[in-house]
Amino acid sequence: MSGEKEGRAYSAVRSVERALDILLCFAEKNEWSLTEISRKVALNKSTVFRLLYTLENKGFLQRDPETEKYRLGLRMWELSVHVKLSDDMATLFLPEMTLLRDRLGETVSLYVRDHLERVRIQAVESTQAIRRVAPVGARMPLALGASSKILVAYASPDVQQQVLNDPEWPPQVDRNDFRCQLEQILRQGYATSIEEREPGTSAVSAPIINRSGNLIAALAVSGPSSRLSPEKMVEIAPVVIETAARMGKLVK
Amino acid sequence: MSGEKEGRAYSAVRSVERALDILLCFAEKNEWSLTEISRKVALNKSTVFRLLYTLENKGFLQRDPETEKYRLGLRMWELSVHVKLSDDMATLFLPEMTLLRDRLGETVSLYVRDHLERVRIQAVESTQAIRRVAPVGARMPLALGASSKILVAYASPDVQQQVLNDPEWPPQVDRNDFRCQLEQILRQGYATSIEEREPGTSAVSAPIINRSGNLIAALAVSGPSSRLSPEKMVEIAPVVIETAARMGKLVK
DNA sequence: ACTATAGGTTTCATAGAATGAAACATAGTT
DNA sequence: AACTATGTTTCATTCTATGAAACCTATAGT
Repeated sequence: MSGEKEGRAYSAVRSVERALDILLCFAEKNEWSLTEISRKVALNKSTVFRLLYTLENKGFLQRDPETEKYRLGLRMWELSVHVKLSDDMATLFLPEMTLLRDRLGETVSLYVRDHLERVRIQAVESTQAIRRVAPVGARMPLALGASSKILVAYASPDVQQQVLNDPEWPPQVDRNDFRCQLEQILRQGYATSIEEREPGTSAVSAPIINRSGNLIAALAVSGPSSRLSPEKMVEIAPVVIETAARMGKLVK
Repeated sequence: MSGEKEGRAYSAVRSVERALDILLCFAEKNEWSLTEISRKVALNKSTVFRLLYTLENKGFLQRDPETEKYRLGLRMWELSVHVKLSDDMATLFLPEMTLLRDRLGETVSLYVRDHLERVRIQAVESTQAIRRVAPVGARMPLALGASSKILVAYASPDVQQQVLNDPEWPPQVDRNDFRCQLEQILRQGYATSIEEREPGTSAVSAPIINRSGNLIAALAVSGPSSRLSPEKMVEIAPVVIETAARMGKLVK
């Protein structure tokens, strides 16, 4: 928590650490009163008052004229424009994925389409004894699984053609049936799969769409079919959709 | 610059102010070395070293493995998502802005007032070879430019006072003249500027007023003065006004 | 009307945190 | 080898940042 790192104890600047901790509160909830923050970061009200004053003064925080509470200021946003986007999605989305794993208790994966396959570029595994293991870097066909259907459903017609005409397409999967599913997926905004690719495994997947409106990845929650019943999947779908949407907003 | 406000001098926290000043460097250029920052903010190297360590430790800065220099970290990005107002408007108004750009062929910008400056929170650039480029996140004084005049004209008298009494007010701008312009702008419902802030650039701006009747942003069309002649500006003003009005209706 | 509670603001004496100078380390240049 | 520029560490000293407590509102409860 404080300024230590691998044995060597660098001296960090305490008041700055505290100020940054206050800023971090706003990742969780975007309106805080002085007292709330004071409780959250366990600091004296006067101390928080002065730190908030400083942050507000520099434009990092501002007060909602209505509620009198603090919110993040435009300076924060101004700076965020300069965060280099080259930091890949895998790193960028990791925090959100971890939160989702913690919330649902199941393995969370991130997939992108690569030509006519999908690749798992990030995963956060469930901590339960029985769990879906999800090696990063694994490649899978686009014909099977919830995330496959998302990646195809939100792709351009051109890409969809290529996928469906792929000579490697598994013969047991009916192309017309697949096509019908895509339409339904677009309507409901998420996809499910029950033991399509792996026996005993079910999954819910939602599209990650960037601010320009393009699909950039698919977010999936997967686990044993015993825990992820059809009802359960319908229940958690909104959470997956919402998280995926939030992730998409992070990317231009 | 430091912690003063209307005579009353609250005590801001110095080390935090310094840390935030360091962060603000990254609005200007997104890679800095310790020494560069030290020069920029006029602080001892050791001091900067400790502040940078603290900022890095909390994820607000990170070092580029290549260059060893500092860049903004993902925490900034993460937090920026929670900046409410601006991000929402920026996304919400994008479609309308794009249509306007396509209709007029010139760069379209969206500005909000932040304290005594304005900030460009969204832009859609013209596709012409000669065009106004408009980096999102840029800050400008409220004394110059069409959108400045809109943002001040439709602000509360209290805010207008603050703006006109700002010690940073450019001496070459006559305050009485400015005041006169505001009245005219309120009457005609839009503002223009001809090479006020940038040589060779002219602009037309209109207020975006929400359903509660409050000014929330200024919409501007800007381009080279050669194309945006005074007559041309009068011609397109109704289109800008109408678009801005429609955008305002989208917001409570 | 009085009392209580909670949130926000201000004051102040004091501890100890933050500081700058200077020494040190490392790498690249002349 | 001497020189220059950059980043890192140490340390004594100063004055900044701090928490306690007083103070000010406003709203709610009795």
